[in-house]
Amino acid sequence: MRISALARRTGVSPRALRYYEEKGLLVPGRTAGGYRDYTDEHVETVRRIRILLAAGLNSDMVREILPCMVDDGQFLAPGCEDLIATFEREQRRIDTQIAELHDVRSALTGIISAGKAFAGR
Amino acid sequence: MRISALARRTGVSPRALRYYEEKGLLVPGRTAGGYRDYTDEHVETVRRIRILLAAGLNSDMVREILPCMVDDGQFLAPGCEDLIATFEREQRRIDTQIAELHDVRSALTGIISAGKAFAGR
DNA sequence: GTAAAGGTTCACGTTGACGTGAAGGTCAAG
DNA sequence: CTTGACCTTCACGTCAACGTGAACCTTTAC
Repeated sequence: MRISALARRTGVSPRALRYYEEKGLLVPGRTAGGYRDYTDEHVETVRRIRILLAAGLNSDMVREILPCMVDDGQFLAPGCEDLIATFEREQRRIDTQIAELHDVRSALTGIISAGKAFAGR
Repeated sequence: MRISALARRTGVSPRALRYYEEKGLLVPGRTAGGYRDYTDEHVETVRRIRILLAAGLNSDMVREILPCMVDDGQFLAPGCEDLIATFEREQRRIDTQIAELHDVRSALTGIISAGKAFAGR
């Protein structure tokens, strides 16, 4: 599969896919002519990359986590044990972020309900 | 209170405070000599700005929300009724963001527990 | 064999929330 | 009345995740 096909299947731009490769997140094969050659597994990898980036992880962190994400979760890729502390830090960061989002969410709820009460007078 | 005092009390850099003013989020008085003059209420405002920015709102959104945030939540500042749809959109964005964070969080939990089981062998 | 469609590698542009000097004005203390 | 600490306004630098051309090469179809 070439880059525009992967782009269509993932909804991610070709430029972004090349960027992921530049950052070591997504490593395609190459054809004789130098074209990037992607497999079906790359589709799933791109999906994971997007999820991790959307959660606010930077590309360095994504590069470390990706090889540790295995389907069944039964075993861990070699080297991933050393990163547990890093992952726990990231998890705490996520917990903080979720708490902040909840705070703002409930503040918005307060404003909205006050506004609707106002409109309903 | 001058800018460095507010910076100490809020933990926010003077540069950031000037930036908030440039964006219309924080409007201090001015002394005869042209110095910014902040009150105790500005401390609370800065706290709110930081919370909103930390939740991923941009400064335009923060500028719209800030005047709608009143202490008791009983009434709404004039003009805020018109922004309810905007706030509801923002709330949906936050819900999406929270869901994404939860996904990544649980993925990390899986990796970490697998890693600890591995280390415990 | 040639034209169109799509690929390649630079390399500079964008956006948001600031950081970081530069050049100079203000203020309290001595 | 001068020094030093703090302030002011420009104005350019930063960083991450890409967007956007430019100049050129590959592949497929006719």
